Amino acid sequence: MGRSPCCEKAHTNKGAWTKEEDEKLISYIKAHGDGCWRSLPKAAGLLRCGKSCRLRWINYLRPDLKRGNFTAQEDELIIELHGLLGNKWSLIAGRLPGRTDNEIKNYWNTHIKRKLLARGVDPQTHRPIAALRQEERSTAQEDSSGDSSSRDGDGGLDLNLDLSISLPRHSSPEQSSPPPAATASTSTMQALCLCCHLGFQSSETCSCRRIPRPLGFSFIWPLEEGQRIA
DNA sequence: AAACTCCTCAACCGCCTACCG
DNA sequence: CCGGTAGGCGGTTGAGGAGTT
Repeated sequence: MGRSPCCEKAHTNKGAWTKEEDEKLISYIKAHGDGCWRSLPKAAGLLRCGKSCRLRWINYLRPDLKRGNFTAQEDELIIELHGLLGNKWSLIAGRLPGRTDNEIKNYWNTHIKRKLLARGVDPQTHRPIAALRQEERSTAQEDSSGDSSSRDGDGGLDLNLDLSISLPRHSSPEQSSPPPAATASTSTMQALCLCCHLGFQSSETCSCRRIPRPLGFSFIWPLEEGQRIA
């Protein structure tokens, strides 16, 4: 079956945008706002797919874009947010005014990944690579002894969210930032929603569902898809 | 100076989800 | 409740610029 294309591809331009196209898009959005992307190209006189217009506007033409190099503070904030949110680029971008999800995603893949590897930190898990190696070795030993029940299905790391979450800290950029893998027991003993702490609006990502924890510790964490309250 | 390799980032693709009738 | 549609997102690609041989 397949899905229907988002627009009539036979009559749309692709590839890099020309100055004229940019100007058409800007002047149309200035005059009418950025409402319905599907009908916008036709109304603006552009031979482009609506999605393409949206992307061009959001990632390149929006007047509030910052552009230019990322600061060290932005670097650290991205790393910290990525540790908490994973590859949720749009959410991360929401905390960096003037930056787009695409820009952050590109910057992560080209710069920050390398930076973290140089620090000896795994970019995906934000844990020290040495510790991961050690873990792999011991897991391999467990496997060879026939116990595979404690592993993740994909053979990857056993990511325990309880252990991989830490409170956001305001570390200085120079400080080598340890992975946000502190245990809950080292955290302040108070109910705290990390998303709210970071300034996310509840409509953005946080539903502030309370997960009861033993010993009177209750940690509020927005449930991810597939995550269950025990 | 030319050829080649590497790197960056704008743009595309396809999937997911919210919304609406 | 269901199906269709549009918007949004993350992963990936590829053009072109920069650097190297």
